[in-house]
Amino acid sequence: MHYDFRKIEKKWQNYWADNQTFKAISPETGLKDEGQKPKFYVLDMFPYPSGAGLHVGHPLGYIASDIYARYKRHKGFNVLHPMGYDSFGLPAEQYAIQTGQHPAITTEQNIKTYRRQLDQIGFSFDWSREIRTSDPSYYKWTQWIFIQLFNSWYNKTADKAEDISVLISIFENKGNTSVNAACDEDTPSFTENDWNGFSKVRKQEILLKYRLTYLADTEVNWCPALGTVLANDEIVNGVSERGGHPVIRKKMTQWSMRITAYAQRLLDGLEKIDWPQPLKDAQKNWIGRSKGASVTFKVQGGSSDSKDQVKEDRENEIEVFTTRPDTIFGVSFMTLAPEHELVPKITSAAQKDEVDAYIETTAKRSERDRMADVKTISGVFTGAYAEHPFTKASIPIWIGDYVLAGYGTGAVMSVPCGDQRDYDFAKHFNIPIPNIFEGVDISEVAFADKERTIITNSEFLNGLRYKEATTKVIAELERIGSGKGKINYRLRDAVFSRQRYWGEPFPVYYDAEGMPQMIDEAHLPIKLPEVEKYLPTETGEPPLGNATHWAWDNEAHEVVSNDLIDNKTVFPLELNTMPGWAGSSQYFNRYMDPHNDEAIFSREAIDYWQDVDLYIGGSEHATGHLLYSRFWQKFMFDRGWVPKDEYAKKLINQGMITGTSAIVYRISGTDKYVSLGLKDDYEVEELRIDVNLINSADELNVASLRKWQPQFANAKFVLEGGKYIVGREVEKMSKRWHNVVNPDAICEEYGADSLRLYEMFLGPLEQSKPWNTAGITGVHSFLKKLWKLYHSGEDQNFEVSNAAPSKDALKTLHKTIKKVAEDIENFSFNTSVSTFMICVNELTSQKCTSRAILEALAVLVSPYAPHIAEELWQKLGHGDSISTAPFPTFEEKYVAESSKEYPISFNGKTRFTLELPLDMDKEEIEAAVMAHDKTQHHLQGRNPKKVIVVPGRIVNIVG
RNA sequence: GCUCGAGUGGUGGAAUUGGUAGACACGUUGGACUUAAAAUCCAAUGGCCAUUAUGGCCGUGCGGGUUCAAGUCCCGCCUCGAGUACCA
Repeated sequence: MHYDFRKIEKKWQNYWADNQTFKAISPETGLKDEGQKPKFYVLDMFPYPSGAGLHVGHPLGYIASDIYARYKRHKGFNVLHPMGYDSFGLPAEQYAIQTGQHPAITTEQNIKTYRRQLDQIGFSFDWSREIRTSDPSYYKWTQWIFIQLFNSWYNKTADKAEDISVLISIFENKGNTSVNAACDEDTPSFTENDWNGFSKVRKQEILLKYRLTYLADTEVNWCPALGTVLANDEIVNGVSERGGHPVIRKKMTQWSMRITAYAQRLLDGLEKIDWPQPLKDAQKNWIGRSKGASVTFKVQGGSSDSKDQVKEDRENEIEVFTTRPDTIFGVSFMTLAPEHELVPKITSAAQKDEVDAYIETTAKRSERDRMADVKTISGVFTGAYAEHPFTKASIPIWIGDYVLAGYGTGAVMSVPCGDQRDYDFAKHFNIPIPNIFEGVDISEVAFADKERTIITNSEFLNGLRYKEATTKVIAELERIGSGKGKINYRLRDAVFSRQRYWGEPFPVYYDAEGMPQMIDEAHLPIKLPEVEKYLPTETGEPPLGNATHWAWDNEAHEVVSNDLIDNKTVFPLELNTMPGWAGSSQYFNRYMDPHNDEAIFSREAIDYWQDVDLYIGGSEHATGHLLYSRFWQKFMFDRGWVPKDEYAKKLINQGMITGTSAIVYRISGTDKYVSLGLKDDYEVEELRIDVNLINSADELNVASLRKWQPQFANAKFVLEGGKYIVGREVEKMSKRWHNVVNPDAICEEYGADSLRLYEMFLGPLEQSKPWNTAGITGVHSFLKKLWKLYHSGEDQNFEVSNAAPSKDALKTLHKTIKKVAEDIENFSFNTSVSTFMICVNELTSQKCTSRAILEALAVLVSPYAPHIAEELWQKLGHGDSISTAPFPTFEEKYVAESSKEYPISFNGKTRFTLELPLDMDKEEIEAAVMAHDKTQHHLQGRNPKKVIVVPGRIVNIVG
């Protein structure tokens, strides 16, 4: 029987499904003997099921994780390897807007396609644990987490999140003066008496400033074309990541997540996880910690000297953040962001019109415009002056759009001699540029080099360097009450509301006072309502505003018709939905106990599985999902629901598989196409054609091309050497370039095992690399050779012998065991495919038919090519799946030889060879080398300290 | 601009981490088997020179350096890719 991969693969895929071969065993189902096995959790980033289905680039990471999961099963681990779908998302919603088709239906169809495609590749997923973020039984728990966040605050002293009731009792007993919490900037101080006298609404307003998710008027990135708010990571170059629509800034009442409370811990946590350095760098950058000082400048005029009027003083102070407090004597002006709240208050009557006009023009400018001309300097003088905290000099206050409202305090102390932007601004508006750096010429550019700084013209800082000056000035600022050392983060709180339909509804209604109220956990999930249209309403409300059945009856505890709203017992529900990252921020924990309806997961399950041992996915999620999920995990940890504050010990970013587009060259203005080698003789235009029409030698199948698209039906082709050769270009795999290769076609023609091997063989997992279907014949013929090793004769009958394996065969096998085990542990899956090929070639030429060798080989190959391995395993007489067969143990003795010749080279000229026994130790080898020929080699007169011998290689002598 | 990462045959990529550069595969060329094609198998395949076999020289983006020995380490460049961007 020949290698019939279609039959074999179907057979084993059915077998695995029928026998639930890959079902992980965990506490809720009874651990029994599996409890003795160590656990291992291998996770893939679950996909968004798009309508286009999978192309060959998508499964790359899944294949790698599958190999690892299968390997760990062979190694005796109880492996958790689940899969699910991140099934809320924009494409299904946009499709719904266009067609009226409910997103749930589209999503269901797409999932079916995905599942079929995944199944045909032969993954060892535990499908009994499948989750979908759009499933109410799943998003029930997303809503639950939201409620927990709402009911929590961040205690900076304890450096963790705590229940809001703890905070309330502090307020009741001591007010908030002693509370050190992550909260809104504008939180007022109050005593316990104040608190106890506050109205119920007032109390709620204040608590909202402390909650980890809170409602606030935030300046958001509004995308008019999509009718929704976008997070920073959903904007690329000032336009929306999806669709490329313009984005403007707008104030809206939105739910936000107080991720900034966790900024430092998110940074610190990176130290203890094994994630790729570039990804860690991206997160570090995103969090953007900078150390400096906060300095307060009094606004001159109109302020009172009286200490009783604290409030008024505060209103007339400008707080700035600077990383260079040492340059404070170089301040010659201040700049506020146009949006800064103090601007209207301090602007002089004379400057008012000019300032208003400037604010208006900058507000109109989109983020994109603003970024596009960074070079243009603009700004307006406010007419107001601030007072220097040390010199008491008057400093003019300007506004300028190079100062961002969203970073620091939205105000800067401008030191033109030390900062290029301040310098440019000062030059442009003829503001003085005092020099405070010793021996530095600042006539052309600012001097921003911290390391070589020596401060001068700065009173008590004269002669100091950056570090000492900074320490001293901060101490001085603290003494006079004008500032303090401060660490600032670039990270902003994450806006959590989306004006979309196809997302998780908030478990929130608004009471008679308009205050948000959480729906009791017992009544979750709050299911997404049906709507007529998936667009925003005519009044500009989110799509849920179209729902007629979207009110909360707080007595019946159910969602009821909007007509019943009376603001006594029936209230309106929140119209926004949650963003895409909500569903993906705890999904990895839900897999541990996915059907639990009483809790997000059981204590037993989380205690047993703990965390993810290996997480594989794309690096594009660096500052999105991978940051938010770490934030939620830390929150879950603080509140005691999970035992680890980092959820993934190791993470690998698989590279992208790019497409290799095929290009034909049309002579301009004609219907004539010339082959690649002739194109330079004509004026041609390039057309991309379907890559599936090209053979392995870049030769075009002209007949198929004519059928492919009508425009080619009657085209003429100018050949070279009787062939039409196409040009090739490596680019992203996309329908647009006609370079998409579908895994279905590959599985049909070469089989899933070939696809799996080839995807690994292409190159290192983490690298991006081009797909070229032609090369797959290499791994495919390897599989055929592997098959033949177990079969012989004309009819290819299965045949192995029970004779003892030869020495050579054992050596080949154990070399392979060693290399493959190392490769898998190091995630170098590409090189082990080569190792298999060498192994099979050697065993073939050795005419090896030994059962012992061939059994071990089947297990070795099994993680990579599981279908053929299962088939061979069965033919070898085993009644069960190969998946739990123990991984063969490497034994040095089969590989080692009794003695080996070592060629020795000293200066590239003198060479000689020594034959030494393998078991010699260093000293003996050294002695042997010395004894061999003291006169010829360069050791003469030296005293070598050590001799390194590598089998088959040169002796290294370190003198 | 800043931060990472990478440059090795016609192509994808190996190289036990300082030890015979180019494993393995694709492609190409030649051969065997075929009426033929496909499939399969065998041989050659970094460049240059030489040849009667044995051989010789050059070669890992460029220029230096360390070392008995450098694709690998150090210094200075060049090119490409990714991320990020008025972050005070």
